[in-house]
Amino acid sequence: MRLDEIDKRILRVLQRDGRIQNVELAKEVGLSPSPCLRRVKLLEDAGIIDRYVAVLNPVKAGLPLSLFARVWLTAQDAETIDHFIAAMKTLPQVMECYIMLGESDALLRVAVSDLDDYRQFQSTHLTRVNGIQNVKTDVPSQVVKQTYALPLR
Amino acid sequence: MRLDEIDKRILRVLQRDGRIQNVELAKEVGLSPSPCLRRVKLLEDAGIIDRYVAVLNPVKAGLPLSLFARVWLTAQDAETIDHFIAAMKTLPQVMECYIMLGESDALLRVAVSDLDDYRQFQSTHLTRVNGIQNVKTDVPSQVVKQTYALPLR
DNA sequence: GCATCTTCGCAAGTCGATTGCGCCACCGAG
DNA sequence: CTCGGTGGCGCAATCGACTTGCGAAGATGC
Repeated sequence: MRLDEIDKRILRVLQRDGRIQNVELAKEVGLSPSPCLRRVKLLEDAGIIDRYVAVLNPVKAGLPLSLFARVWLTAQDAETIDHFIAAMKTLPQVMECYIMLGESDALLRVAVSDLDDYRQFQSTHLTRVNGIQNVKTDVPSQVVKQTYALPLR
Repeated sequence: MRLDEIDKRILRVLQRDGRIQNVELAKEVGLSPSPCLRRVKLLEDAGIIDRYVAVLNPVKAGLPLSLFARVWLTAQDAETIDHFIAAMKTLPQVMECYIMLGESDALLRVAVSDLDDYRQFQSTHLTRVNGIQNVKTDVPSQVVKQTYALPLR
């Protein structure tokens, strides 16, 4: 599916405000409501818009800490990796998990309420996963920017 | 603001589907529509729900690569850091930016279309920022999990 | 046990979403 | 150059959901 300038404008707005009303969205992108809504539906059906979500304030929701954990596995064979992946999928504290090329084997983003909470998570969940050789935790001291918006050019 | 079990249920649902209709949301959490909507409004006013966003499919939107860059600065004084932060805020490719404690000084998530696009970004934008001493790029080979939902217990 | 406060559920009114239809501009063929 | 076809836009009417006010029920504290 080819995106023209109006589609990109729609996507930029929806990435800022996923609950904007169609009439207002139409005004912002320079269209009347019905073709605007039609384009949104097409973008949804094409899967370009994957879903809509509410973004919570982590501090006010009681999970102010977001830690990064770099993971080294004992081996890189499919069995070890698949087992690790399956384990990560079951842990709700793991908000993001990537298998990495390069230095470490995986990168996690873990949401916790404080450092004690993280230590508990590490001891009762992470260390019980087979195949993990080492974990290095990286702590952000300041969140400079956290957009989930893709920069469409 | 104290969250009871119903509030948490509402937040869990809205983190999955930010455009769910109020009547359906009410059914899922076991409430009638009006008190349900009232709670949602309170959660928004309290800032617990920060905003609603559309989540795009990075592949279908033409930005399939999400790279992590660990940054080392030349110094840790406020001036150097503030200048770096200001620069990161202006770069749309930088979806996330954290100032880190520990090994590296900052962590970035950069959205690009391919590796050439990233090289171009690095040479025309990153290297022109004063105060950057070194950058190590970490490439994910597989996205195992990518939830923006906080695990409310 | 009573008063008060909070929160729920119901119902009516209002607003926006949704669909069908006609029109216009662009494009290709003859 | 003209004509037929196609795709997208805008308008209007219907439908559905959101929204607000009010009465009732349950919980809490004195």
